[in-house]
Amino acid sequence: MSTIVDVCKLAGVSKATVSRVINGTGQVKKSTRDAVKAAMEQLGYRPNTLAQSLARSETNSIGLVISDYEGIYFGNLLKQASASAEQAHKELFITDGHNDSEREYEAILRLQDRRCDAIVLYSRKISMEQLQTLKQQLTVPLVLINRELSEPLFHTVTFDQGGAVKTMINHLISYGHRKIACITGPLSTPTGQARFAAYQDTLKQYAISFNPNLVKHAQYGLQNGYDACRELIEGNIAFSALLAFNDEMALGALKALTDAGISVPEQVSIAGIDNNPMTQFSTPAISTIDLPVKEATNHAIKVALSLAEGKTCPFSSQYKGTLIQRDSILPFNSTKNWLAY
Amino acid sequence: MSTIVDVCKLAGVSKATVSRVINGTGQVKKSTRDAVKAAMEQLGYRPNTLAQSLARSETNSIGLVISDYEGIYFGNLLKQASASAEQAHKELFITDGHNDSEREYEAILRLQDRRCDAIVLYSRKISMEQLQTLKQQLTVPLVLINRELSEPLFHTVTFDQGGAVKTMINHLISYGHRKIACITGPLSTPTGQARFAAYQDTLKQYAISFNPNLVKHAQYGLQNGYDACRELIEGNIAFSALLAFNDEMALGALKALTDAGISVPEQVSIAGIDNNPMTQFSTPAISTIDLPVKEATNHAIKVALSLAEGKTCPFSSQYKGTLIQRDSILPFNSTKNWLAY
DNA sequence: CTGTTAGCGCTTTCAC
DNA sequence: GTGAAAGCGCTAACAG
Repeated sequence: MSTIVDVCKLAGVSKATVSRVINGTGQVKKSTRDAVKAAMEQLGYRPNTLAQSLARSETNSIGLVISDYEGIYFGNLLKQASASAEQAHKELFITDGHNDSEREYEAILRLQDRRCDAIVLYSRKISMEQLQTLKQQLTVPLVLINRELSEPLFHTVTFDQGGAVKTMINHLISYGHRKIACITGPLSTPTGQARFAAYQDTLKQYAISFNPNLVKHAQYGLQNGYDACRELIEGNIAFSALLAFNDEMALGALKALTDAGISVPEQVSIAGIDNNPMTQFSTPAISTIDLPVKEATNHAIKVALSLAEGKTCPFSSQYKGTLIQRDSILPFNSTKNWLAY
Repeated sequence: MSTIVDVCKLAGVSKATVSRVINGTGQVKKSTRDAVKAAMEQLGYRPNTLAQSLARSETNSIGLVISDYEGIYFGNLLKQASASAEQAHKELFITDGHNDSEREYEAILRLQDRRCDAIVLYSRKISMEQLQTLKQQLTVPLVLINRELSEPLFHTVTFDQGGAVKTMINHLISYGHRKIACITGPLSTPTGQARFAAYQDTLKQYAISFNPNLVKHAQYGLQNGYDACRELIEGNIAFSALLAFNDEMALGALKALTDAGISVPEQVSIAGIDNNPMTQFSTPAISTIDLPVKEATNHAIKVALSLAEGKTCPFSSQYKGTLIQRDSILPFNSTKNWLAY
């Protein structure tokens, strides 16, 4: 690995000059610039990013920490984050928190130790207390995706999670369903809570009494959706529709229903959330709510970048989901119940 | 952000001493160590990783570049890579090549500019020429996942891609199938080529003549699998079994078949590769080949780490897939053809 | 236009 | 045990 001084010697100039041609700053006579370039070329010289960053005290990079590499979300998220960063000519450092709040917290700190210019966090786990202390410790801007804050600690980009559920329940009810089963995601996360609250609230708006036997709590995932749905079936409580809090669970539930000989959507309508590509290719294709993950991610990165440059940004922005109608929902009156009502 | 000198002043010691307690190197009297720790604590001091790396000329990190954040593979891959790196107390830097060989090449160089201790590459795109020049430019070890090399340029960890297809075709043939349609992945990649060659070779071994009308080339993905399968159906060439070169395409094909009123597996058996979790939850569940992505990834990281420490490692290692039997394959004699043979 | 000279924040001999 | 000093490779005034 050749260094800047190797280039200096070969080109017969000073470090300052080489630095100038590396960065295209200041004035350099064309002839000497060419000489320097030739020298760099000949040596296969590449600046040491570490040294540059240390000297400049900025890294031209942004850090992203996600809870883990699980779910459909994060593929889109990483993809968009990567694209947005590239577009801004920034490096993107991705770290996962191994789905553990303490590790997430550490990951953020380590990103700051690396002197990222800004950090974006998409966390399911991190606690309010941790965010509070981060507020003290952090000197670089942090923006949160999918996390509503009561106090304006950090900039946030959120989804209307409650609205997503509400939209779908409304849709189901408009189709005449009233006994709507529900498989929630983990209630330990803000997202889970918001969605579950919306489920209950929306039912209440229609004066449909909440039936705890109609809801199962599960971790996201195909198998968990399957299992939860089996429990529902074995519970022998009639329902004409089923909302799973994400598409994977909905897909698992579909399988459970099918295995049990209950036909979807003829006997029970099902719905999910996320607009997982697979919902389009299951039989029946599953109605779902599309959450604009890419847009939100792009926006979060943009905000982080602006903040890094010292600009000011709106403190929070929210994205809404949109209903995607497919084949898994039929009007209630045409459903042949799988269990007596 | 406080620096080491802030700690020095507060603790009334020299940089050397602070450095010693940071790294736990050398001898420091307990009392002064405690004083230093107290000072660090009080200031919320955290060492600047950049400066440490520059001084030590090692970053304690390993770089991973993948083609893009697409497909089922890479989720497992990232997850395992992250776990393996963490276990070795190394930071993991993940970069994607935006599915473009030039960008991948650049990504590798940038990782080296960042002075990663080693680099792991999982590329679909990068060319032999680029690898050749990398061989010249790179001073850090590079290990390739899923890339067979004719010359021993770099250490490799590969999958027996041909064997995976062969295993499945054998399985199909043992079930009496002979007209086996095929939806290949992109033939521009080594993986695609190996798999396609195996398809042809295996048929030949059974003296089954290759029928080009029975094969469609597609990009991986649900929709592409769907479309390719439609073409197959519309081609009106009889086949009793269908192998898609990945599970997503198989899932798409299943949908196409279902939409066309052809029942799986009664009328046509289908199979995929990857052991995508979804194949277990489709109806019918799809038989597939499980590729030990996690094991291979873990091994690649380990090799990279060893190489970084100057140890020597076996130059190449190969992992084999295993057949996962599910419900999508039935013996030929019991299939009711969807088209006259 | 170009070179000199301080750093950036930390590690690491080498003395004391 | 601890400190002084010389870097790591590069940038950024400041002169000239």
